[in-house]
Amino acid sequence: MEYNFREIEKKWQQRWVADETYKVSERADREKFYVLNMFPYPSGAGLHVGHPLGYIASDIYARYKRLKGFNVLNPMGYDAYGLPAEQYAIQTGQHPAITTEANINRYREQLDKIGFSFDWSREVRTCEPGYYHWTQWAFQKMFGSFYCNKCHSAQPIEQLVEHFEKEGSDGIDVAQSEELNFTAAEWNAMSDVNKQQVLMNYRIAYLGETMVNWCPQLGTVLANDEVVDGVSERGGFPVVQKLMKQWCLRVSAYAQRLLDGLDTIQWTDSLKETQRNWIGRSEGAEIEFKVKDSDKSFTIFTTRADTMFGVTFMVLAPESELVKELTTAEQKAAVDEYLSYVKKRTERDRISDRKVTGVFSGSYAINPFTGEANPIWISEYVLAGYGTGAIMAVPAHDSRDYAFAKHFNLPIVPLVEGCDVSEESFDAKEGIVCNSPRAGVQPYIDFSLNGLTIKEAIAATKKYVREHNLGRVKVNYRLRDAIFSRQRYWGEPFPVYYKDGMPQMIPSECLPLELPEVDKFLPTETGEPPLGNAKIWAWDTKTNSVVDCSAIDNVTVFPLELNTMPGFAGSSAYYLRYMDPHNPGALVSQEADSYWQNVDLYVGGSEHATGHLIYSRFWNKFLFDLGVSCKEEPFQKLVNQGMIQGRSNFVYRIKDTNTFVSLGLKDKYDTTPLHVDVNIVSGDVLDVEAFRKWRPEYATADFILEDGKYVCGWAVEKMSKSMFNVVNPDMIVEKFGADTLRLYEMFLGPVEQAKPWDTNGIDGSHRFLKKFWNLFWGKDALAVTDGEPSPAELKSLHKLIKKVSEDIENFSYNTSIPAFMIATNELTSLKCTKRAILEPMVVLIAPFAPHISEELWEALGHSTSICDAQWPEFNEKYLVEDTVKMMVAFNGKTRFSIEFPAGTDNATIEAAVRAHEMTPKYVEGKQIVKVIIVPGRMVNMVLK
RNA sequence: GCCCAGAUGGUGGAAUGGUAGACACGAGGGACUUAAAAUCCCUUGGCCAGAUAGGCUGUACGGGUUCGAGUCCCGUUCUGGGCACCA
Repeated sequence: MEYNFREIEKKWQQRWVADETYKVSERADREKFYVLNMFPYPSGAGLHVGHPLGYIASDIYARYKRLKGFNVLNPMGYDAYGLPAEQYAIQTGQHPAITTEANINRYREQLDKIGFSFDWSREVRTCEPGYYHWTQWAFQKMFGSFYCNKCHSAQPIEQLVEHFEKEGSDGIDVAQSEELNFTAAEWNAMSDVNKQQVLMNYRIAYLGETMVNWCPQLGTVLANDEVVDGVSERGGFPVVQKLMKQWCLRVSAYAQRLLDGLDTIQWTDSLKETQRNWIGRSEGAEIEFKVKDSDKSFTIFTTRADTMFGVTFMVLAPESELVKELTTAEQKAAVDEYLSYVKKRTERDRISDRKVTGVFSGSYAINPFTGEANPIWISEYVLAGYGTGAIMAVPAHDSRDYAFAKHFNLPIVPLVEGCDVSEESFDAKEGIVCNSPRAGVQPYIDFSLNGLTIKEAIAATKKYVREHNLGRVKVNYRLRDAIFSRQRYWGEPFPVYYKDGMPQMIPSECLPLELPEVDKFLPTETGEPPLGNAKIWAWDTKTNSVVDCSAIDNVTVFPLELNTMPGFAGSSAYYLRYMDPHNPGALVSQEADSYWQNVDLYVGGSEHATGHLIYSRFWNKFLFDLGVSCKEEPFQKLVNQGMIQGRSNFVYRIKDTNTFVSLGLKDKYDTTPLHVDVNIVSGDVLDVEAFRKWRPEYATADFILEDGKYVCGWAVEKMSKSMFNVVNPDMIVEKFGADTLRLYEMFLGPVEQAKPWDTNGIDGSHRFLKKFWNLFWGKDALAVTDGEPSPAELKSLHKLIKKVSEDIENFSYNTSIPAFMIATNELTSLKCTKRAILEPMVVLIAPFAPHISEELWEALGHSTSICDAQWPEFNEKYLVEDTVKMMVAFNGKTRFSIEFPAGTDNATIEAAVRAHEMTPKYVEGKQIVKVIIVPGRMVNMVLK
């Protein structure tokens, strides 16, 4: 019987849909297991063979867990909001919803051909009102919450209001944009608008006037993770810093919990490290410096409190509010000139040329440890957004301060015994402190660090600072609050209207607030976001409904927010929605959440390390505080699948001709390499006729062949249309079948590793499936027989059970495929037809090749899906080795090995080793000292 | 600059400290065939070799630990990834 994969795969894909094979529900009698893929953005280009890699890997795991008896949730959906659909809409006028829908349908068609065990009844799309209802809801909850540093959790804002009414800002320990101080009386006297402004300082979702990454070409602001090397991640356009009023999420409040949580989850070390870097915790001290001849003072942040005696100048960030206060009249012109210079520079300029720039403010600060007056400078190397936007400069022990001091000829005072700072600064945190205070200098305070190690000096200084009220110990994080507004159309609208310039939430029972229609998807002529083009986009507070903008009277009808939410909004809690996707009354019911808990295995790309994977963890922690999610961490184990790269082919055109020369001969000519479509190349040999038809300009191309063939060059590059190296999974499925594709993708190499796609190798996987099929079939009937299997057959099977079970648990699928091949070859040469062997074989291969296994399972007489079969049990006793190998070492060297039948007793072994030693070859007049048995642990046997 | 990961044949890649190169591709040879496809068999790290027996060498480079190192330790080079005027 032929292995007709086309018929088999079509048949089972239809059967799975008809039988709802993969539909799951909460079942108290079974342990749950939640497998999740990062849901895709449905781009217009469709899927290439790289996309399904992670889906296949997780599908294998999901199917395996189900065979092991778990109730497996394996859902799929779409991250449907995104820039490409909007750009396309701007160019063509086609509504993004239409483009997105078409792309989703294409994705679904492609996915369905690969045979995944997704429960499609749980599909979510972030652009559907039923879904983004809960994105808006979460935003409103964040707006209505503040972060309490004492109880380490989000709390209702009303609690804070109550506190203000009784005690003002006294005694609060909360996350805040800036420190405000007011009494209860002052609070109670504030106007309503004023109170709202104050509360904005504490809300987890707040409207903040902050420096944002503004991308003029995209016409929108971007979050930090969307900016790479000073340009936008999408499109590569320049980004500038701009002060703008934007919605922000107080992610920074969760910095410590985001850091601590990493120790409780099974992610790769490199990904955890990336997140730790991004969060960037640093412990230090804030120390107050008084301004000379003034009652002003300011605070700096330092991690090197031990270097107080080496401060020779101070530096302010150009954007710091202190600049205006501390600039003296004489220096005003110079400072203004410098500020305008800095303003012109983009983020990119700053990164690409790091020249030392700065200007003296005219003021001096008094060092509280030495009493010296240090000049206060202004320089762009100090960042406004970190610490206090002001630093104390210790040029001897900080390379940036050093460069600045050298450039502007400022003094450098070394503080570590024996360090040489004539050429460069000494940044290391090791050594013995000296010059603190300097010898011969009258001490300003009764305090010395001399003789201590740097670590001791840091601790001692912090202690002194705290005890003498000179400042406080402080932990700073690099993690910033997330900018949550985007000036785009195709995103979730904010459920917000404006009254007296202050944002108001529309009542939660009115959610979702649906995205309005617009004529144009571009910003308005007055520079407002695209939603400014919407005619019906005002909120009527009497009817609680969206009405025409012409009705705005700012009494009962108010303008609605024109920004939309960013891409990460919809992807931050989608895993919770899959648990209960159709619930109209809640993001997820308590019952569903307490059953499915969190994602046990999450598979996706590592490029989301500082974006989605941070935001999602933050979002989930917030929902955890609210009691909506029962687990603090959303993704227990995470596997990053490596990218599949393209393997591009090249032809070599002789310059100024239409003649192409084969790879081996190209060095004899002056040639230009050109990408050629990999689909008309087979085994690096070009189909020259197809090439002539490929492009009109090549219709008359001539070729210089070698051995009658045109051999192409190749290179590994990103898989993309412009390189003509995109391989489409549909094509592979059509030619070899989905099972072959699945097997081959797993066989290519470790899931986590990036690797190039090479269609040539797929024959091996296809041949294997045919051999596997032939194990079961005679010429035209099933060849499976009953009867007792032989020890050799049992050994083959159990070796495989052991290997495959371990491999799936460890995600090393690439080594289980060879194990299947070996077992199949062994059983073929044993002419094994025994049901007791073959039936478990079918179950073992089911996660990898679901279609062929269903077909064989049915042929073996089963009426239910193989998904409900049981994973075969491994039994060690069938794996007994026939022989034991001994490595014999004497005189300090491994000399030879001998094999013995398993179970040979020591006396026999000893005799054999002695006899062996007596053979002329090994007699060297020395004593045997050790015998090491292989395999197994080393067993040393001393022979005398 | 700092942090993390890695380097094995023509290629993708296997190897609890125990015969390095499983398995697959590619290549070469052979069988079947009028021929092709399909299928099957053999060879395939390098060097030496009476091409037999076998020997030498070999996992980026240099050392070390060990009876024994691709694997563990130290140093170097290179590649990939992350962070980066973060005080």
